[in-house]
Amino acid sequence: MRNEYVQAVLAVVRLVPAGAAVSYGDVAELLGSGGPRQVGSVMSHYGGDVPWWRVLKASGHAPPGHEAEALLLYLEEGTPLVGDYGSYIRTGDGRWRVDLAAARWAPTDEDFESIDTVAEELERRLHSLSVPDDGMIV
DNA sequence: ATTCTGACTTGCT
DNA sequence: AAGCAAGCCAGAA
Repeated sequence: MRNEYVQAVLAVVRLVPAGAAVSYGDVAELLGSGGPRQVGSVMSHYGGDVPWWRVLKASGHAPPGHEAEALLLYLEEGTPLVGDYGSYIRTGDGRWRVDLAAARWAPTDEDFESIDTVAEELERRLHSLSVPDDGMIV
């Protein structure tokens, strides 16, 4: 993954406030570049320094492999949850997920500006350093 | 160029 | 709720 892209993704994730959440696909859309898998890849490799638990699957399920820690964080910041997380805490096998319909981040105008800036910068950098290698001359 | 592999998503059982 | 097939985008071999 290009470093420019990594930085852009992390910048967007840092904007998501406590108690809110977005899906991997949401981030890709806001950025207008890459897809859900790319965002997931970035988070798995470089998400350690940002609120990674606020980025999850479209189903509302926490990042694979980090459910337990994420749940504690959701409870701390009051993120809307659905399902039986009580038993998950006790036995580890309860079924729950983030109520994305209620928790999905609604960017403010200011956030959108910030995102646009990041997205434009990303585009600029991606185009300045490379030239299409399969461009057909007509 | 081809194939495989992912913190993905959607639709269908 | 859980599993699966496709579709998806990129990087690695």
